[in-house]
Amino acid sequence: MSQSVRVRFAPSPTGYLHIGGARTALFNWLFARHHGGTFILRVEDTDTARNTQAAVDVIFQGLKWMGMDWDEGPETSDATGPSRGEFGSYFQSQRGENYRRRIAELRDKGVAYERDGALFFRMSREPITIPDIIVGDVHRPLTDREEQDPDWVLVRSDGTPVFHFVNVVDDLEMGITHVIRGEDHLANTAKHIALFRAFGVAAPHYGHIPLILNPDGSKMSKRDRGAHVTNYMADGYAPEALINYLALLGWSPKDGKEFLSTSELISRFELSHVNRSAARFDEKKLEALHFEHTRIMDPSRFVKLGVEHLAKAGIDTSTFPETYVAAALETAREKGKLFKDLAPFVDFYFAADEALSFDPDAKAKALTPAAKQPLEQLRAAFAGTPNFKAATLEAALKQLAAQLGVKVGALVQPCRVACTGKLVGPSLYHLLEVLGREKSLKRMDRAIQLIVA
RNA sequence: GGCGCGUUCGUCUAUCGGCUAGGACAUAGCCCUCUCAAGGCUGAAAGACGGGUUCAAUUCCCGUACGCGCUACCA
Repeated sequence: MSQSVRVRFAPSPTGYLHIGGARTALFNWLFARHHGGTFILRVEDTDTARNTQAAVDVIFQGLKWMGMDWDEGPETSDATGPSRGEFGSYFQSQRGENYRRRIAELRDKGVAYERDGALFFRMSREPITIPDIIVGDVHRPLTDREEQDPDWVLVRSDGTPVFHFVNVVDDLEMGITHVIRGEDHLANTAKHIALFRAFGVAAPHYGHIPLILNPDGSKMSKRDRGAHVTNYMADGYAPEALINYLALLGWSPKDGKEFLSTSELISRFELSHVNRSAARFDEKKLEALHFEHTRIMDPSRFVKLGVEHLAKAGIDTSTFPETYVAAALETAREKGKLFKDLAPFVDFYFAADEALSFDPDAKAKALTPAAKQPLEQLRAAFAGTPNFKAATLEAALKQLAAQLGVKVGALVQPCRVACTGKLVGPSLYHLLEVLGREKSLKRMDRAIQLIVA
């Protein structure tokens, strides 16, 4: 890029952060980071009837959660609060002066006139070609309706300016070089280009990205759970997995590599290689990427995220030693779970030995009278091992199984249920090692007593 | 209605005239295995339709169908 790249994400705070909006933000952010440019956040809060403070907060939280930091924009979600950058305010509701000045300019140039109490823009009668980095050159002749009256409203009769106008004015004044936005804006770009021309400046470069669809191919709307970024936060996806997945919806690196860290995405991202067709959202693939990211993420980060979600599920890990919590969560790491599903998988680690609850089905299947004696023998074997390491325990259990002439499962499952209350869970030997000798034996004793002979 | 954009395995995609159409997720089978996973191996699975252009079309052009967007004093 010869000139320094300046891009922006310009959401309207009318409800929530849409997954498509998040991807638009991501493509802008990746483009800026790739070119060492500036990523700007601008809040288009001109629709006072529909805008809410809560919506602004949700958008900011979502962007931050995904790690998309902005170089210029609001410091807080307060429209009258401080901002970073030379072109503030970054809330359109605070930029009335700029719009009035630009309106006067258009009037002076004779391209704006009043009609029915509103201010109209004298639109170009000629077809406009929209050069688009993604779609290619798009020729936009006038439609039949526009043939009748191509002019359009700049300022409503109630005095408020419309989106097309404020959007262009801000892009112009903020020095935006590339407008990367949803395909739904493609047709209207002719209006924007005409406005830039009226102001006597070159329009920015455009890149219209395709929309994201529901799995069934329908449009994603507010009532679709998958449309809300907050749901992915609550479900416990690793943010880098969502970033990775979103980047792959409509874009792919030349070498076909799919599992990519955020820094790899930044270095490989190319706007011109973005697809032109809409893509359906596939949560299974997102989950697969989540698993790949969690398995390689820093252990301390895995624990941090895990602990946060366990807390949400009502499991307080703060009374346990950090090393214990870390070791416990580590046994669940290879299981590929969303953080939201971690709680029922590892809750037994944090339950009191005497209060561990048993899944009825697990109890009926594994803690049978026939299992009582083997369990007692296993308990005795475990009590006598030189240490309580997984490998040692495995050897002891297998030796006993051989001695009794039973399959290892006949010992493993009763022991598993005794110590965890469930039939499924982390590797038994590793889970025992984490629990430690004292807790493990205590739980086995309790289970043995529970079995009615 | 008009204008615009799109259409490769179930899904996301690769292919920029030579294709036995590749990969990933999902899926089926097998192996491994203490459960659940993970992992390994193998398999099934695609070019909307019809015309051109060309020695050769998934790739280029036209048309049709289907989907989507815009067509607002919404953003």
